[in-house]
Amino acid sequence: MIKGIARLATELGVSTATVSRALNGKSDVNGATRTRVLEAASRLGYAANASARSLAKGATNSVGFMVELNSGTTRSDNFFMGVFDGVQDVLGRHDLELVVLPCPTSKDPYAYLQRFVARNAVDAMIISATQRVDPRIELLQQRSIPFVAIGRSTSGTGYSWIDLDFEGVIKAAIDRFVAQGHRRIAITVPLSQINFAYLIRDSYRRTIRRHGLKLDPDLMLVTAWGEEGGYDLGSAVFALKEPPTAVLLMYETMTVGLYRRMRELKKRPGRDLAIIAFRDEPGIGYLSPSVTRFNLSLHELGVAVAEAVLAQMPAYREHYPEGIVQRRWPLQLTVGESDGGAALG
Amino acid sequence: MIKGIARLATELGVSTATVSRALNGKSDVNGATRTRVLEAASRLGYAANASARSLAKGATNSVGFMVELNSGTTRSDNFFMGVFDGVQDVLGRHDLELVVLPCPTSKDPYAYLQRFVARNAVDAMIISATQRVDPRIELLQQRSIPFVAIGRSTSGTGYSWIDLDFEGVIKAAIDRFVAQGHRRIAITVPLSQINFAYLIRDSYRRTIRRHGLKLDPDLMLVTAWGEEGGYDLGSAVFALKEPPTAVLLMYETMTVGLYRRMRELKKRPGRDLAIIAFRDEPGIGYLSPSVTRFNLSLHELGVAVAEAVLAQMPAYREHYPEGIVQRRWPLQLTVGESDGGAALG
DNA sequence: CTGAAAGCGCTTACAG
DNA sequence: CTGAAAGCGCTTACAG
Repeated sequence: MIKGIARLATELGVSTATVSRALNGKSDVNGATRTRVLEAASRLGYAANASARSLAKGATNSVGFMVELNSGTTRSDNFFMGVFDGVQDVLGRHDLELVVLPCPTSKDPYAYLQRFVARNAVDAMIISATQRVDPRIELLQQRSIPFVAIGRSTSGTGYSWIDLDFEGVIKAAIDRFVAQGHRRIAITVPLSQINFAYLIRDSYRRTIRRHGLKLDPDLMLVTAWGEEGGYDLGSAVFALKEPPTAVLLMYETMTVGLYRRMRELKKRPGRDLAIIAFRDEPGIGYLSPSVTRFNLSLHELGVAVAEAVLAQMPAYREHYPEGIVQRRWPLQLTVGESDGGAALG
Repeated sequence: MIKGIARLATELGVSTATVSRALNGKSDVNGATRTRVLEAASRLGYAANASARSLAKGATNSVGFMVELNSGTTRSDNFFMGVFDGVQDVLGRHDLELVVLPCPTSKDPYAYLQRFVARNAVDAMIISATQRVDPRIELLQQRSIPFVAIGRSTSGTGYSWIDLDFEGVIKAAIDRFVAQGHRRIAITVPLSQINFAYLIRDSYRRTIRRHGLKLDPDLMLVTAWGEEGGYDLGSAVFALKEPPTAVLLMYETMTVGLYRRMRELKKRPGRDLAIIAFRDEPGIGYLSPSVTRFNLSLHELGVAVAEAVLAQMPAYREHYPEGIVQRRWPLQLTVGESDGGAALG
């Protein structure tokens, strides 16, 4: 039985070449012919076989987005769902498909990525959860596959990345705490080798010193993600001989646990401990006292990431001439009561 | 320049056929030859081009998992991340790749899916967020592509699905409420055309009637997802002339908002309103009074879904002889204080 | 504007 | 156990 494009061609009495050209919107096709082809394709639900098309074109028309399922080292779950939508907005304009590649908890991210790139399964890549030393970046560069990293790394150089502006967040938060009179300001640091753990330490040290405050290593609190992390943080903070009076939470989903632990300890956010949190996250919106926190538009971030990817892809460079993009994505502060700032007017 | 498998073959002085056979683990290859091929492939980072391989084999070795980004009609974000991991656990054993296909907010799910299946981009599909009438099911059946739905639908028949056991949850919760003496028991219903909105109504009516209670349509509360949904629910419940004394929340991320609104209204969960929630979700773990809720292992659900998919794929049927799987996935109750049940001993 | 034909990089009967 | 060759279903110079 004849199938695929040959079937269409036979049915229409034209060659497969003509069908292909019509379907691909080539200019040198008779208008009437094109109409007939398009009509027949839609009637028969025909679309070119993806494998054959990719093989012939030397491109898959797809962009991979690698996320890690290991919630111990990655952003909150809903972070990426928001970003995907923004990415799609841009890719969709160019008939590029977004395929999300979730690296299982049990697999090495490098090996996982390598399979996809070695197989030429995607035309470009978006990677996330960049580690301090992240061999994926060199792999991608060496194979010269277009990519952008959500996050920085010490590996590689001259590649495109968009990262959250941790430095800006830390500076803004500590400046604010200091203006409120705080001298002992703590910060959370993730346990993993994720790159921003290092950014947090560096930026914290720099900002504390700039204010002429004493740098107390005890105030860099290594804390797990999640509510349990926040809860344990509450225990740790108030167990210190000299507890901080303010804390900046640098990643998601900790606030609820911290609030809970403080209630148990009869401590009140904004009075006994000033708190600034990171990102709107489930559960944070209705906490009381209301949470002062940084925020960003995930959708806009996704758009920027997609544009940065296109700028790396030869076929799209003309329309996206940004070249290498290296950008810290700014966050906005929403003032609540948890940092005691509202009380200051 | 010679590339791909031809390069390997030339380098080793064997034919591409032999390289292919060695790489694919065919039995009829000399041991020494196989070793040389494998060693060279790993040294050169060679892996067969995915498109060429798929075209030759007539299979992509990948399973698509369609999720919807529209958070207004889907499960909580972290739901799927957990499921992916379980799915990968199973697919990974068979060298099948999981590719997640996120349908953008702006696109029609049917059209989105159709492109992938018409192009033969995947060997099998997992779909989610099934609607009451869901043409995707007929599309998949008609094209006879192996699939499993996470969720049921009135569309199609004789297809594999695994759905959360909403009926079981409703029965268990209402039985429990009734045993505690409640007579006015409310339930939340999502606004969308998602199939389980209908299941909830049916199951609620049946269970209420079975207990000989009065069926009050006002107690089926159409409620949006999310914290705002929960908050608004709190307003709606206590605005009724005759408020319910118990409520069953049937989807995620509402509890925090409801608690907040109740605090504002000086109402206490477990005393002024008995609450049973659906699923562990961010923010729920540290609420006080603690939340009585239903739960499930997302990972195990993912494993079951993957096995059901394999049972539909001709190449795996022998190892997964389950055939059509139609299964309601049970949830377990974690008792807290929010339903007042703890007080009963 | 259209068709015949080569070629994309693999896999797999078929022969030996 | 191995190789030559056909074929998977497209796209795209090339010729007309």
